Amino acid sequence: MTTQTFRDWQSVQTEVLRRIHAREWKPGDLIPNEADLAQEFGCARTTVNRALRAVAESGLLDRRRKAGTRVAAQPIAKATMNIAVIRTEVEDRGQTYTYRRVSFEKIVPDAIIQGSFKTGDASPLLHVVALHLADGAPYALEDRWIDPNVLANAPGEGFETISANEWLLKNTPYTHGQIGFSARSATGDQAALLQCPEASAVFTIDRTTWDQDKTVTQVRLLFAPGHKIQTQL
Amino acid sequence: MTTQTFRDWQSVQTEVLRRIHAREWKPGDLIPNEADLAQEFGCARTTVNRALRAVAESGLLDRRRKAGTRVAAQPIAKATMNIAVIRTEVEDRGQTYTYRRVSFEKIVPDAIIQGSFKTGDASPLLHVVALHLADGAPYALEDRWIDPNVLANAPGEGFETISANEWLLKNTPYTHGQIGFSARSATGDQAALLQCPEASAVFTIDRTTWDQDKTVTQVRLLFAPGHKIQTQL
DNA sequence: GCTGTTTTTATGTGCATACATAAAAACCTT
DNA sequence: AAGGTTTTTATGTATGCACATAAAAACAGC
Repeated sequence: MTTQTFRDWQSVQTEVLRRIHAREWKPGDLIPNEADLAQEFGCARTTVNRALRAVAESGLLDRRRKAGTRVAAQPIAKATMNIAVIRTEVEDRGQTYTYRRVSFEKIVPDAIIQGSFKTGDASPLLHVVALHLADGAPYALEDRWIDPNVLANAPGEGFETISANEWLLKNTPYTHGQIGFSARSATGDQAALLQCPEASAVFTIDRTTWDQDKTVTQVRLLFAPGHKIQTQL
Repeated sequence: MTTQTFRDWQSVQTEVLRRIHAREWKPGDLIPNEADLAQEFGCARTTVNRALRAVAESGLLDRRRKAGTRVAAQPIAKATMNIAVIRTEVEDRGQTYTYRRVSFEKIVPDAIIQGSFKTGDASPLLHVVALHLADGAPYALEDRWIDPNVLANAPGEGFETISANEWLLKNTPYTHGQIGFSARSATGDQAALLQCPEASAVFTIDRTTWDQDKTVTQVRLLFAPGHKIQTQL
């Protein structure tokens, strides 16, 4: 066996992936330690470390101090979805983006929304409904609740020409968020706005973002029937 | 201003994130270079590099050689979904997993499936339909096409007791794949198996995996109505 | 045998240094 | 001024070394 040399971490990574895919290292197997691999590959341990760390991030390796590195028994595929501003998303498809605000009001939300904002019982929130269009056709329906405080520095903003989706992403700091994907049947109102038959299956994204412990905004995006989001593994 | 010291890359990362969130560094801003930050933070440039690289991976920073590092103008949220074996997914919810094979045959697929396998025009593929149940209730319907060659080493396998989902993930090497999420209306057959009303909105995952240039398998997973996948941002 | 303690060991990380590389900026040349 | 070439510079990465840390394994005491 010709002990080949792999000088940079990318080629070490490639070789490690090759061995995993070729089942030279099978799921559950303990692989040689960093020092040994470094010697075999003719590079520094740091380089091996960098490569193994990258592979571990993708979910194909499990690493634990002292216990060593082993090929994941349950290879968890990590699909990374890029969630961009909707305008950008549409434009990247080569389509013309337009935006239409449907409604904007300050009202006291129902108990469910209220609960997730942990706000005082009957304090009102901003509620925006808007439509995102691609080449004139409905692309996504945005239904959003916003903590009024986040608009304190932009008192005039009514999201008539710029979407809350875009404005918030650019102007509002947040520390963490949660996102969920599901399928829903369009209600009559929703179907009318999306110009699709009632009860159509619509792809749905629910997102909530917080700044520290304060809920900033909560949004439901209903995409026109047929919408699909894709990514590589 | 007390020039604080940040000795490890995690605290440098935290500080960088703080500055971005606090809008001390605004979207589009060019931030100081690594060497300057290293001096400010009282650590080595490698440490700053590690921290900035991590933040850049999350999409909040754009880095280019010579051009420097800037806060992303269009902060792209990267949502990483963990796609595990369905059995594990169910068990992790604390539910009892059961599996039922619905059908298994070797037939020549329609043109669409055929095309994605790039196989000879009329060569037959394996077609498996199976149901995954959680606590006895339908959880997901799996509709899968498999290249017969991948079963060459397991001639007896008919996916009667172990799902193709699990068997393939454990036994079949693959180099890359594609995954897509969408919403679909359940057909009559599908609804019957999932025990839901016809035309219910069902969350759908389509996945294709390749080994080098050969298509290994293609699967469509229809989840019972109400299914939602979630992740943190 | 069963505890709790110590040792060992593989990964995790920090640092100084060196060089690689991409791309902006400066400098020519015509 | 336009176009091509060189320089500069910020990031990217490899290396040897040191030490930190978590956890398995060995050991001790009872």
